[in-house]
Amino acid sequence: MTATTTSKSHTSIRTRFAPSPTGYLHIGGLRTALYSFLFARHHDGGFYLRIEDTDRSRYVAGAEEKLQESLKWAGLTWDNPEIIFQSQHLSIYKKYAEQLVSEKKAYPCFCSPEELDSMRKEQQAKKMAPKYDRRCLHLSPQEVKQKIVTGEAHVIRFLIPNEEIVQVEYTDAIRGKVGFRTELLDDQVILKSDGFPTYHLASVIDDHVMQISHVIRGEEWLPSTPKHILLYRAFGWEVPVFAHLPLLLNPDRSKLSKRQGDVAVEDYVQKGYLKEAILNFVALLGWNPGKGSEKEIFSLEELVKNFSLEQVNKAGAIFDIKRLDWMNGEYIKRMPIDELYKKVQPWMSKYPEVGEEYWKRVLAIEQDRLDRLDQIGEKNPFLFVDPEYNSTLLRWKDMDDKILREMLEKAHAMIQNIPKENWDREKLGEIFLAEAGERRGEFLWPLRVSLTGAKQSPPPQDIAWVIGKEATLKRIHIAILLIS
RNA sequence: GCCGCGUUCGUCUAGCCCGGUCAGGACGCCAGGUUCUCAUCCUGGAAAUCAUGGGUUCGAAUCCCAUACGCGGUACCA
Repeated sequence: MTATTTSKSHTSIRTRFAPSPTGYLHIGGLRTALYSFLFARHHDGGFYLRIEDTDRSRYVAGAEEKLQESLKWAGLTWDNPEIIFQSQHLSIYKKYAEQLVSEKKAYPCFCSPEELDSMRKEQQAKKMAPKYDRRCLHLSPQEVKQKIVTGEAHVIRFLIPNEEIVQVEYTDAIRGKVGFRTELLDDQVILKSDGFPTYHLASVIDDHVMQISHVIRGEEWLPSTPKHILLYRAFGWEVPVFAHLPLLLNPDRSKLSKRQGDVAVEDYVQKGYLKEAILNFVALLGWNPGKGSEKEIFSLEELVKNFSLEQVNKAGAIFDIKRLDWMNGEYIKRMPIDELYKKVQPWMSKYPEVGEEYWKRVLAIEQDRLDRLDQIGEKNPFLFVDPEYNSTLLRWKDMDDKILREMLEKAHAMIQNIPKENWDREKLGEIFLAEAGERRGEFLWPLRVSLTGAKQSPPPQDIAWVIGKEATLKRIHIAILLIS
């Protein structure tokens, strides 16, 4: 017979993000969380957080806190006030494992890791698929009892019902029909010898208990999904809808890894990427609203409104940092200065203290030039200290020193005559351009260099506006002295 | 090895389910415009024989089959 599981309509949509605490939130994990969040919110459903901390050997202190911190930072709020830690529910998993044993749907296995290892090697030598040979399944009840009484270490294995069921099929919300033959499925360990459950048991039980309607997870789980479905069936539980997301890839198409760049969300935060940009970027890595939409910039609300699993791609997507930079720049450009000022705080300390008003002027002229927040001030050091430069740089094309001096003196006089109330960005621009008249290059280039000492910089009126009348006059004066 | 999943411009993708627009958009790149320089902004351009080979059809990126390549899984890790 064939066990076919079809998705049915759920009255209430509930999804979850279930990371294991490895120390930080992986950018791929962020996308998985985002998609789960978006799907749930789109359907007015619940989104929950669960920590899969069933591997004691990989315990990392403080990892859960970091995970929560990153999720909160991103604005992916979960609905359970008490986060679920699997390590705190050991007795539940044990109870269900024992239930399966008593129903002969699972069995204790006393094989040692070494024994299993040599068995696998033998199978591989014979070019067979490595698979547990069920030697412990054939132990007599007395033998089992004896071993347990003497306290022999053992695990519980799920007995794949491959005699009754030859094929497990289900419809993945992203990939469509997927099928596996049960004879190829291994009798998975569901309870380890230390009493902890494996992922397979714990996630099935918890997803059932939490009434999760849609299990949205990475593609790496696709091959173990038939085992999970068989577990649901063994318990007599309703099977949730599965949706397996494509992987995030390195530029060389391997699975996104630390080796080839940053993978932790916090790394991107530190580099000055905005959460709106990261979310937007990551959302579009494998999803698109379709229907001919050419929209690229989406707020979280818009993502919620437009998201659907049907539009999620099947193929992995390369994480292209250039596109992220562009998108981050888009968000920076759209941001009100007051907000930008707040966001930029962590990177201000490497510059002299110039005060809030001054910083806001700096940001106003840098806003269109930034890709990342950590770039503030980077290209414009002259906004904070007097420039040093070679006086030949003051010359516009092949102008001679006489004209140069004339132009700078003209600029000096012009600025001296500007009243305080006209010292704003727009008015300065008008005044500077009017004074330049037809001789823009001759007038503006030396002026700009005198203020910046740079070949490339924002326009002189913007620099003047930022540094103020006094500093502007001083810098022009210095330039004039430099010529002779 | 075996099992599974995937494959449209360099990259992210639309289109595929319901065969018939020069295969559309964005990033990046190139050129031009605006401009004292840079950035922004605007305009234009190059860029995919829709992995390959068969088939079905008057007609296929779209439907079917095979092959190749890539990736994932094959743990008392998740």
